[in-house]
Amino acid sequence: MDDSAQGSRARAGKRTDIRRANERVILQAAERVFAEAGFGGATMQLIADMAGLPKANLHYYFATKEELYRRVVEDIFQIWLRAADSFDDAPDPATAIGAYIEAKMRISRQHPFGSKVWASEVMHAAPVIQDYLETTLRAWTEGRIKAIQRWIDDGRMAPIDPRHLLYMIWATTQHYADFGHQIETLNAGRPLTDRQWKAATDSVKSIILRGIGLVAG
Amino acid sequence: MDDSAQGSRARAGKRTDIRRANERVILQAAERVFAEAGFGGATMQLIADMAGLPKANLHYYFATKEELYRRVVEDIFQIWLRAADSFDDAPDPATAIGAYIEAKMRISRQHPFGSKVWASEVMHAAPVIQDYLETTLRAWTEGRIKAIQRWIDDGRMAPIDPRHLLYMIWATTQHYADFGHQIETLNAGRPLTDRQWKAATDSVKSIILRGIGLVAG
DNA sequence: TCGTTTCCTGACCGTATGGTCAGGACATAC
DNA sequence: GTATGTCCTGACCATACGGTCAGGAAACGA
Repeated sequence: MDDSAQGSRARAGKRTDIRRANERVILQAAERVFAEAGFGGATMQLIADMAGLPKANLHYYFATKEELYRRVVEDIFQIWLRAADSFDDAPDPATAIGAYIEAKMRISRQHPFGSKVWASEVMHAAPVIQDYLETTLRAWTEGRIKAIQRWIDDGRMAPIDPRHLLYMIWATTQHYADFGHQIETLNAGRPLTDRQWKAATDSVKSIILRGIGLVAG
Repeated sequence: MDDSAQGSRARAGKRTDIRRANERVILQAAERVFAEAGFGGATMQLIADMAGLPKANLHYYFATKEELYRRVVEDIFQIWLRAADSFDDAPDPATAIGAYIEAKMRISRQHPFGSKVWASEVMHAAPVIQDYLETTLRAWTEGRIKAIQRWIDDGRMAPIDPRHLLYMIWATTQHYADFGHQIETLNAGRPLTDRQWKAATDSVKSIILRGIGLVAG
């Protein structure tokens, strides 16, 4: 129609496809290796093996280990931010906060490696995403704090400190990813089932919602 | 009196003193470096510099990096366990759980490096303390779950899942250590003051206690 | 078909790291 | 004093790691 030759939307040349596919498989392997070994413990060789590519090929797509790591962290941050939208889709506090908890629990289950990389990055004083913390995250947080404070001022929930409520939600939901190994060990060595994940989500929602003066749905 | 020569309690020979003092300074430096760089990112040279000792001297006291790391993790686990006692010192649920939260918040403030090392260890699938998780931690957890369940059965608190309550307490309190950098960034780049730590502790206690059907003190 | 660009990779290199060791300093016991 | 064990350390080593590079294969455009 408008681009070059044949099908325009999903086709952009075989070369571009190759690049996209390889970057994807590398990033996926890197996410896992960084999560399981930490930045310092991860090796390009290990990532290459897990991606099924020669090490030199990694350096063709990502010049340095730092660059690859940065991409992994940035990708996670995007997922994290997208989930935050569920906060704004409902003006009712119980629905908004409940949906946010559910979204974050879902991410903990679907992206445990990413969550661990993020945790590791922050624990090491955020060497590569400090600017995101100071801009995007800070802005998002302040906005949400204001929204919650408004609910409190309107008498729609208990007068708790919104900031610490957010920290509690982050901490609790991410705990199921970051400390998943410990939780699994305390679950007879077995990963949580669908049912157990639902129970965990319900428990978290129930305690927090009740804790801020809202009844769990 | 009973031992060898002079003062017996605080004296056990200068040699023993030297050993104790050096081990202490090494462990302290190691805890910090492991926390800030991760196991893989930490180097014996860095730990030695921070301890003010030649690298070879570290290897005199701790044969390998793994051995030094293991000692750091084990020491943290002990601190962690000692705090858990506050759970049993009061039979009243509100007091017990409130005291436990306070103890854990205090540890987060006093041992942020240790908390990070612990988190990192668990995130990496607990390569060195898996046995502790399966024995000591599991036993402690099951015991506490039973105690909480008893309170619930007696109608003294809301019928929540005790296991997830414990996870929430762990997650939330440790968050203030493990994600301290993020919290500091969201606090205008400044570490929390005494007053802010108290506010955080009160918020956590308040939400959780109310969340499980108990009123915050 | 031919030139150009992208993609691929085995072999290689410099460096940093964990760990060793021989030899010396120092404290202690007799 | 002297023998013995503890403590200390500069110099050294083998290895593993991140990264480079030359040269070739494959895709593409005309």
